Amino acid sequence: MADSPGVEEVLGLLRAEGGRITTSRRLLVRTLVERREHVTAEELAELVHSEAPDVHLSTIYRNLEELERLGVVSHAHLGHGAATYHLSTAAHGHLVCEECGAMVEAPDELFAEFASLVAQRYGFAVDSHHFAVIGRCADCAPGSAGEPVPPA
Amino acid sequence: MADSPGVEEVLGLLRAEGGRITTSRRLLVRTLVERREHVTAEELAELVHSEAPDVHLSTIYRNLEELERLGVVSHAHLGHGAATYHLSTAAHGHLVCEECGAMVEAPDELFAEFASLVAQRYGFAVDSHHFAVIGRCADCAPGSAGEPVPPA
DNA sequence: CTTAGTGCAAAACATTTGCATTTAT
DNA sequence: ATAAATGCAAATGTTTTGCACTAAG
Repeated sequence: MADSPGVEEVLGLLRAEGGRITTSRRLLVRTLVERREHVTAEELAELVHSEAPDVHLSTIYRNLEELERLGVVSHAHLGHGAATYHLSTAAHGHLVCEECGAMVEAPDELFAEFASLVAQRYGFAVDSHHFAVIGRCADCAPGSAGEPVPPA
Repeated sequence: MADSPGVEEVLGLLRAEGGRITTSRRLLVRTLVERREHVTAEELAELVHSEAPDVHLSTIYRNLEELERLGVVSHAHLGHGAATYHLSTAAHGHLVCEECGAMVEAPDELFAEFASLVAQRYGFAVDSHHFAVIGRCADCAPGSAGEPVPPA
């Protein structure tokens, strides 16, 4: 089973485009492959820094951009704050709690019905990956008087 | 015809809370009521500036925050870039084209089924207002080789 | 050698905050 | 008079960019 996406494959893609394999790149790709989770550019930088402290944040951003262009990486906006990056393996959407920040990945299947409704009514093709669906998770559930209602 | 939501009502709410009615506030509220559209803080500032050039952006932000606290105004994130503000009249979601930026308002009703599915499967209460649903509008429709799919 | 990639510093962008001053009440 | 609201400048956080330098090919 090893790593599903394959570090060398990705580097191969880069190479195939006339790209060069630098330490930062190899390290970034490896980190991305090892970590399956969603990480911000900054977190990624920290991880990379444990092995190569000099890799600059801008380098991380530039490489992430490149990897996205190649379709290897995707980013998602999980609400306010920084975007998160992850390998574009199985397509999935995100449910993010705007109270506690908890994030749940949800299979595309969940969005299918909704997407087809929107498509047929608005001719609009929903992209369930790029931006998260925001709301409240089970724990922060509404019902306990969500908004601070001004006392009468 | 005047204003539907009522400029003075809003100011009344402010007053009722011990707030003060300043020129900037009255002007901001009026602008918000006149413009029914979604506007960024910056756009709002520009509009306000045509009558009072000295109102500072930070004042706009502070007042928008206040008005949101009162439930009069809502903001929504329509993708990358600045948030947009609008009167919280009829609740609605947003469909935003990530290609051309076109935005369509969609009644809550559209999200109802999806929301209840998510609720029952994940115990997650979808907030269809705060963040837009991103995708491609009819004009920018996919089919014309949207993503660069890596050749098999 | 050639030029893609890097590090760095600085800009860009949206938003927030501290503080001294103005102003509605 | 008193505290709320303002203007301004400066900080914040995220991402981008210009440029001279390093290094992969």
